[in-house]
Amino acid sequence: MALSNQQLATIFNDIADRLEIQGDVEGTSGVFKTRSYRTIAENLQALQRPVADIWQEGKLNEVPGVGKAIHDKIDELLRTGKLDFYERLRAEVPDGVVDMLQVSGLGPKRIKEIWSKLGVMSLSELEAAGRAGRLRHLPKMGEKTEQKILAGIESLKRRATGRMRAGDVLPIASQMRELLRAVPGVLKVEYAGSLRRGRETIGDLDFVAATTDPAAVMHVFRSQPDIEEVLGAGETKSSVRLSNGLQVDLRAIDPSVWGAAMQYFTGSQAHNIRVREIAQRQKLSLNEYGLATEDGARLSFDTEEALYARLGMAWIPPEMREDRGEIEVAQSGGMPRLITRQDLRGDLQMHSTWSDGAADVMTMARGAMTMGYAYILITDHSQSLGIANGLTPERVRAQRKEIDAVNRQLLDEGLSFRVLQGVEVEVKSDGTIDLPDDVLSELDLVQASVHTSLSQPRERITERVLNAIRNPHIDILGHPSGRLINEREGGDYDWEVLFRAAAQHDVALEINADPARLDLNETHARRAVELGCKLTISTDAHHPSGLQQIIFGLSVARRAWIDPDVVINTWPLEKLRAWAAHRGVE
DNA sequence: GCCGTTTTCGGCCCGACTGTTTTCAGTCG
Repeated sequence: MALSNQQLATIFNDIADRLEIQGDVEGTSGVFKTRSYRTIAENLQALQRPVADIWQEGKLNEVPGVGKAIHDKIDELLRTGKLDFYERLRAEVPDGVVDMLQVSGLGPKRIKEIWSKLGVMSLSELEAAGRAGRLRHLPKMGEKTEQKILAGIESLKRRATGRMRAGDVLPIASQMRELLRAVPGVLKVEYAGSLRRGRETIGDLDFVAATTDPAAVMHVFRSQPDIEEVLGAGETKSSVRLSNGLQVDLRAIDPSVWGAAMQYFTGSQAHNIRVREIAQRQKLSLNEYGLATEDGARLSFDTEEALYARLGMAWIPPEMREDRGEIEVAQSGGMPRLITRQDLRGDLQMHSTWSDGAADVMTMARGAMTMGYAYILITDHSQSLGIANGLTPERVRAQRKEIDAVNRQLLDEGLSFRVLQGVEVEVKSDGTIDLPDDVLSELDLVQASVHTSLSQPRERITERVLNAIRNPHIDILGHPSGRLINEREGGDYDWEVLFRAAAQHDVALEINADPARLDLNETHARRAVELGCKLTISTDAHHPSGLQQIIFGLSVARRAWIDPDVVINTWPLEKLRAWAAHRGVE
């Protein structure tokens, strides 16, 4: 089977790691060479299609970051599954040496020294060398560096995973922001970085504070109770590691440079490099304080809008700042309209006490009304999911009576809000649907989901879901991949086939907003829409408070540049009903 | 390594913090 984009990206990142440790074979060009490998790794991950398909079409050279050398390497990898150059590099730089890059404070230069001078080839050998006091005698190193490396190894052992889910980081970020906002002298505090860009996982949490008294906010930041380790403590910049392993950085700046600082610390790195290149072409230099002209004059920007405008661009929403073409559309004026919270008129997946939810239908309805919605779809589980108290045909019909009663009650109160009855019907492992057609036909909208046997081989699991897509009663495919971030991979679907079938049969695909799911993910969502699919963005809430997690699903859609019109729960209820009644009629 | 509305060769973003340094390299984001 062809190597995936992710697998290729991992190889190119690994090549860059090993080349950096090996050191500059060809002088200073080495640093730019490794950057090229890292760039192609990032571009491959962001690609909407399998690069193997592009390769088969002979269009590899059209992928940004691919020149002759990388073209030949991808070609060799896809043809043979191996790369001679890479195999040699792996033999030259042992895996255990590459592992040392995970130790914070240790970079390629020192690793090369430690490896070549002391023969240290693994993390455990590194720890032994540190304990024996052998690291401090190397050039540019001393006792403190040695201690820092040992502490880094300890911290690495305790740390569970690299990146945390955005859903786990946001509450911490909100709380910390409130704490910092209360510090005397502070005018504004916001988080920047990948959390502001709406990424599904967060490596570090970054804060920017506009203040007239940097020392005060730094002190409060470093004195928080939950800190395991202070990694850095400067006058305007500090870093800490929390007890849950999350690294948090704070930068204090003058209020007059807020716009430039937010732009700088929001990133992404690839986006910032492009923006600074544009500044350079205008004989300007961009840093976190603003723009500098050649004769040293400084231009400050208190808003991001003003900064982008000065460089000839429209303001770019943070979710788009990944160097995936947003610079070009910001220059040409073709900026897409991204979906917002206000565009959504309803939530199309949630559970009630009829299956595994914690609240009854009316409570969910009232919760949705406080979100400003006009309708919801109740989608309790179907019978075969026994662990979730799934609905039998009889219970589906009994639930209809309750939902009718809720709607009558709302009508009596003069409210136009409506509750629709749906179901989250199981696509069983043999591809059959867990409720009979006559039951499904009585529902307002039907969502089908896979919860079991996710590890079926590609052909089988794809065919299984195609079976659901072809069923005329099924309107929505819920959390299509089934992945759980940091827990399990999703099913190994043939996505191109699945998206084409969904487009053909007019079955909408869900972006499940549960921060553990975010499924479809941003690349799949963008590709699905390219191929003509409609989407839903829904929370899968099991309690009214779960409805608020919609923001994570919106981030996925915004990062995928999704037009609000293809998201069916932005539609008025009448349009949604009309679509449900007529879709699939060919 | 890649790349081109000043370039097919000569560039390639920018600064804070730390530690081991008497002037700066390494690391990080």
